[in-house]
Order: sequence, then C-alpha cells, then structure tokens
Amino acid sequence: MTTRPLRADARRNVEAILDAATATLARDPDASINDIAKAAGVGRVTLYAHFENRGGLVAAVVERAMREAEASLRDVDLSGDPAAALVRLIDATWQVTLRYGALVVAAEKSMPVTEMAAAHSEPRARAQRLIDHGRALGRFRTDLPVSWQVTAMHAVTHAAATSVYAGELPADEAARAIAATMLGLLTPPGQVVPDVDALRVGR
Amino acid sequence: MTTRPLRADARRNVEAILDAATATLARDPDASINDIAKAAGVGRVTLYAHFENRGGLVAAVVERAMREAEASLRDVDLSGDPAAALVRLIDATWQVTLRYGALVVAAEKSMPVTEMAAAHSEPRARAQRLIDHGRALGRFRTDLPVSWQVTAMHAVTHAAATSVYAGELPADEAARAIAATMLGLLTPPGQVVPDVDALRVGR
DNA sequence: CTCTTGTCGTACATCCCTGTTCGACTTATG
DNA sequence: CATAAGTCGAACAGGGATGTACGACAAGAG
Repeated sequence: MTTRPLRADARRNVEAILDAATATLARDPDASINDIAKAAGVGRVTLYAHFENRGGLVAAVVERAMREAEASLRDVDLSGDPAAALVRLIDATWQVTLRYGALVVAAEKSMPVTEMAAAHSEPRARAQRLIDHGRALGRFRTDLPVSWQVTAMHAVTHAAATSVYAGELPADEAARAIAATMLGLLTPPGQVVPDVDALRVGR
Repeated sequence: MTTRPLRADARRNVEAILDAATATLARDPDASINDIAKAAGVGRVTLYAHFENRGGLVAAVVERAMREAEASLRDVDLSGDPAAALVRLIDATWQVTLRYGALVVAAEKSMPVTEMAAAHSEPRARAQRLIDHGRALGRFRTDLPVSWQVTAMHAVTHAAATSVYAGELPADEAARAIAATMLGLLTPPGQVVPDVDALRVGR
C-alpha cells in the first residue's frame, strides 16, 4: 500500500494547495474549491487529483496545521515560576495562533465536533496544568473555574489574532499584550499584578 | 411612502419570522430560508411576502437586535468609581450578549463590513469612555492600547456566552466571572486587583 | 356577511458548487 | 529523447438554495 513517490511538480502543487487552502479557508470557511485552486495557481481538476473531495482537503489542511502546532508547543517548559512559564507558553502559543488560528476557527464548522474537541484538548490541558501549578503556589486566583480561565485565555489569544489581522494591533506587540492581559486575568484579587516586561527580558 | 397597517396575523407572522431567524441564524449562519420559515411555522413563500430577500431578512433581524440592545445599554451609569461602573456595564452587556451574541457573530459573515463596524462602534465607544475614565483616575492600566483592552473585553464576553451555550459555565455565574476577569485585565501592574464581589453587593 | 389581505403548496427557472470524464498538452525522469 | 506522470480547460450531471408565479384557500376588517 506504499504509494510510490510523486513527481516533483506534483509534490510542489500539493504543498501550494495546502498553503492556499490554509489561507483561503481562514478568510472564508465556505470558500469554494475553485477559489482555493485559483489561489494555489492550479486547476480545479488538479486539486481533485490530489484530494478525494472537500472533506479530504480540509482534513489534510487541519491535520498538517495540528501537527506543526503540536511540534512548536510540545516542549515549552511549564515548570518554575508560574508567571514566567505563562509568558513562555503564550509566546509559543501566539506563533501558532497567528498562523493557524483563523483556520481552526473556520474549520470548526465543517469538522465533526469530536475531532475539534480532540484538537483543542491538548493545548487546553497544557494551559490547565500551568494554571493548576500557579494555583498550588498561591500565585493564581482560585475564585473562578479553571475551565473558564482556560477558555478566556483561548479567547483572548484569538482576539489578538483578529486584532492583528484587522491592523489594530501590531503583530510584534501582540505577544506582550496577551501576556500582560493574561497575567492580570490570573492574578488573585488582593494581590499585585506582576509586570510583564520584567518577565519577558529574555526576548 | 407610509405603508398602511398590516393585518393582525401578518404582524404576528413577521414577529415569528424575526424570532425564528434570530434563533436559527445564531445556531447556523448558513441556515436556509426554508429552515427559518419552518422554524417560524410559516411557509417559505410567506416569508418572501414580508422580506425582499435573504439580505433584507438578516438586515431586519440584526437591526431589531441592535435596537433592543441599544435600549438596554443606553442608560448604564458610567460615572463614579470606574471599577464599580465596569461591573454595571458588564452586567448590562452580558444580558444582551447572551441573547444576541451568537446572532451577531453569525451575521458578521453575511453583512457588509461597514455595517458590522457601525453596529459594534457604539458599544465599543461606551467601553472606551469607561476605560479612559478609569485611566484618568489611575485605576486602570495604561501600558496597553485602549483599543486592545476594548477588544479583549468584547472577546471575553463572547467567550463567556460560548461557554454558557456549551454548558461549561452556569449562566448565573457568567456575569460575575466576566467582571472578575475584566477587573484583572484592567488593573495596572504593581496595583492590587480589586475584589469583584465587594463591587457587586447590590445584585 | 363580504371583500380585501394574507397564507400556503406546488411548480418553475436560475444560479452556483461539487465531483467526474475526456482528450490535448506539458513536464519530469530515466 | 522517449515515456510515463501530471496538468489543464471544457463540458457534463447532480444537488441544493434562491427567488418568482400561480391559484386555491383562510382569516381579519368593516
């Protein structure tokens, strides 16, 4: 069942289609196959030569996105000072969100809910581990549900991406803004909000 | 050009259609006219008798939603202690978001961008006034763009709505969670996060 | 009660998108 | 350079949604 190697231009086209689909579907989840093919500089028929149907294409796109995202996030160090770890996690998360955030949101519609849940569960679990850690050390607030805090974190990150797309927020300020926002969001009432920049000196 | 009064049942149907469209479009922005008509307990043709086309229908739905939302939010007192005012604004905003949030998000797709911007501009301006006020008093952080803070506020509110729809967050806890989150989000680094519940005793 | 207004089902034309087939053409590979 | 692999445009059938037209029927207003 090992398919034999594609010709060079075919391989190139598959990549181009995947890239175009990533960008196009992010902009419009209902983009037609035609739009995607044109954006890839390829005939519609060629696209069908490589992907069974629409579902197959978006599955491939999302799968690739998830693989790359997972790779970037896997080895973020979540130990040590929770606030510093939070900043590290956000820096890493921001990169993948900027590239794939809109796509994932777009895909949420055309994908089975279970798959979407699976896609989000890993990043959510990571964030939750971090928050639990910070709570255990008394550094993060405990008067709100953890699941809500994770959701809010997710939402703020997506909002930043939208903001950047809209040109309201410069891309290079985004990570700092998210981190600052999040730090405030997690600090317990009655405690002092830590300064972001002190935690981000390494950048 | 004053259209003469509709018959009683016609008026009832228009309302039913508007209600059904609000609910149906919130669930699925691409819902067909047929779905909406059925949900309203009305024939598809009847729907066309009252609304020129799809665009006209969603325009009417959104316009009604905005009018009602505006009415609820108009007279929130934004003066006095900024943190307390924030809680008041959030309580009011939460109500309309819970009812119309999903719809507005859904409509963002099929509506001209300019109209959407207009729809959001009023609530945004209100939030911005409040934040400016808090900043002037040294109560809110100034190390992040105001527009970003407004966006984050918006995003968190929507996230809460999504969370409630998903059953993760009880509806009656949502307003408190949003307010607590937002307070943290606006408190300057180096300052103490105020306690939400102290500010919400009135409820 | 009568007449106007509104409703409903069916049917129809139209449009757009999907997925497939075909044959001619181009490009990589050996 | 010769062959196999890949591309392309045009064209087709199918399905679904939109918007319109018609005629029979129900319901509110006076």
